[in-house]
Amino acid sequence: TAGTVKGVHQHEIDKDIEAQIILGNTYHLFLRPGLDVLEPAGGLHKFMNWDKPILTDSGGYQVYSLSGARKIKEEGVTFQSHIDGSYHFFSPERAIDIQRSIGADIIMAFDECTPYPCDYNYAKRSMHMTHRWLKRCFTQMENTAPKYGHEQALFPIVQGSVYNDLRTESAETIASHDAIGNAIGGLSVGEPDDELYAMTDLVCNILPTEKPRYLMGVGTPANILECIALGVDMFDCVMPSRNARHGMLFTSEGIINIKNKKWEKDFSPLDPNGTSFVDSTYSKAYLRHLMRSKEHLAIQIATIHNLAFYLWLVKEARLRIKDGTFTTWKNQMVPKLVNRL
RNA sequence: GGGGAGAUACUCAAGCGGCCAACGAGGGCAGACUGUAAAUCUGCUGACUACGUCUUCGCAGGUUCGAAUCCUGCUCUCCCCA
Repeated sequence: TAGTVKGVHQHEIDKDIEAQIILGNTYHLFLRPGLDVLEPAGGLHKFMNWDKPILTDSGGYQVYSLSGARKIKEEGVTFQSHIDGSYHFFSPERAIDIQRSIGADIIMAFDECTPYPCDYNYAKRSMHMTHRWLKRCFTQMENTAPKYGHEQALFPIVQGSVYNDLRTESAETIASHDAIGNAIGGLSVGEPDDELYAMTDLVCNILPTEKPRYLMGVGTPANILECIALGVDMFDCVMPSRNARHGMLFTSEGIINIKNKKWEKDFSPLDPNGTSFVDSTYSKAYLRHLMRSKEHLAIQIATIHNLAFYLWLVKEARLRIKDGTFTTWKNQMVPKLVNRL
């Protein structure tokens, strides 16, 4: 994954954000007390070198997001490049090989992420194929070795669209592989929050609780807190960075569209409660000006702010879980998080 | 002094007798964005007592059933030659 915050001097960035950039746009955070990245425990005990873990995706999501330029078959997926029209073939085996080469600590299974809405029969067939692909992924993992002297963990991915029986079957299948950690895919593809939460709840009740459960592609700050409540341990999402580039700032008091006229003369700090240097260094009016002037600095500031906010949010969640005040805190945070300022 | 070109909404810029409240672009105002191809995409942008009405295309007259479009005069701008 290409990093988004480019051209920013590293000394300007606090350590968490720096780690974030090393990970590209992907942030993944272990939220449960026993699953803290810095103090690996539970299923992660084998990977003590994960102080700055790298997680790679398999390309399964691109099968979904680039659907106009691809052909899915049992053997794998053929993509056509939007740059030169050349064809590229991806299979479970190739996805594993590539992720091995990158040296990721967490490797994702090659799956098909179905769209929303998705016809039941299609979702069922797709899910079964993803399960078959998963076996091939594990086989390929067994037949190949890490290249850089550290173990690599393959996380399988639950599919099944928004159908209870399919999700149940898939979650049981995935759990049976006894992997280091498990992922929930096929959500945050346009379904209403209700369905996102219902499926997450259902799957979290099947996947083993002592292993990290990774909800792929989620989400808004509110989504994240709600899904933590349902038992999710890890997330990753483009939202903090992409939306930052488009002028949307997430804060503890609500959502700001910094391009809006109302901030034109607001010279107060970007986010008085923010934890990043950009929050106190720059004013709302200044960032709005940079945005409207199409100054590249604008999207750097906005991106750093949003990543810092997301990191603060999940750190806070982790503290609240530890001291037993998570639910109360979550219930008072969510209405604020969805509020438009 | 002589010759030529032009003045259109916030800006640039189409239109050259009815299909024009006026193409398009920029700007402005808002919205979208969830395992990242995309610093991207979408809507609105004369005024209103709004499925209708009213005032607009430098200014003033005129021709016509009807003009941003044709004619006359005026004002201003730009280019070329002396």
